[in-house]
Amino acid sequence: MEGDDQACNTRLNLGLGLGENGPRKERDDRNKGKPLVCLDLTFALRPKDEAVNVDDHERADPATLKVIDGYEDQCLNKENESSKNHHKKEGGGGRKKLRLTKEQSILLEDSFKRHSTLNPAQKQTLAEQLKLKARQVEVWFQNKRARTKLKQTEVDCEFLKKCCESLGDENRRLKKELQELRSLKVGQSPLYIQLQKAATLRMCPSCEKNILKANDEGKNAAVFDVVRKNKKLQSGFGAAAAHAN
DNA sequence: GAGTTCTCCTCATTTACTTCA
DNA sequence: AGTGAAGTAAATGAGGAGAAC
Repeated sequence: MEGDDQACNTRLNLGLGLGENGPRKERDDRNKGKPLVCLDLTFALRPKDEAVNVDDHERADPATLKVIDGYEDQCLNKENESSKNHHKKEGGGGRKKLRLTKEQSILLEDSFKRHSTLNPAQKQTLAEQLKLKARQVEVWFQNKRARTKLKQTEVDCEFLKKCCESLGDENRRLKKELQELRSLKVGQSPLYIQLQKAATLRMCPSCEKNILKANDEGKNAAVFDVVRKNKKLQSGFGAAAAHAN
């Protein structure tokens, strides 16, 4: 849109880095190499597809080139094989999309594996190695971090789903087990009496430990195991729910 | 200490380009 | 072969956080 507008306007531009453009705007524009002040009277109106191409720029007055949005980026990538190949709409007024070569991608990926953020010196070095602008390297790293985060979120989501499923299965199994144990109530077996005692003392893990020492560990172990598993299940669901929120 | 500016980051979105039906 | 939809990734813009002044 922005590119279209620029391609279609009369190329009479007079802008000042003042007014509605606050400090942020200024710095962001500076990052993009956009001039804060520009005056261009030399460009004739022409359709986008016939707009100035890179070679035209090379022959044109450098003073006029400065005002063309993104042009410097394109120039910097002239040596970039991929970039050349993909400039089908040669020199159109709109922004061009750089396509990184395999070698560039590999180098960037390697670098990203070593450190997911770059300090200015690393950024500059990498940019020189890749024959790209530091800003392009920076943008690549930003996008890469975003992609990585998105992938990790997907992985986490899958993991939580599986956790939820297995906890559900475990919960059903334990409920069944509990029901079976309760059914022993009918006979008032010694095991059920011990289960009742355990139920009143399950609040604190350290208490469980003490009781285990005080009582017959062999008999109580199974009961406490059930209690522990239930508690684990409850906390597991709680954590999963909290994570999901 | 509060206000301002700068730098760098994330996030959402746009856009150019590719792939595939 | 041509075309449109969907996908991908580079680029952009807004805004937040922290440091320096």
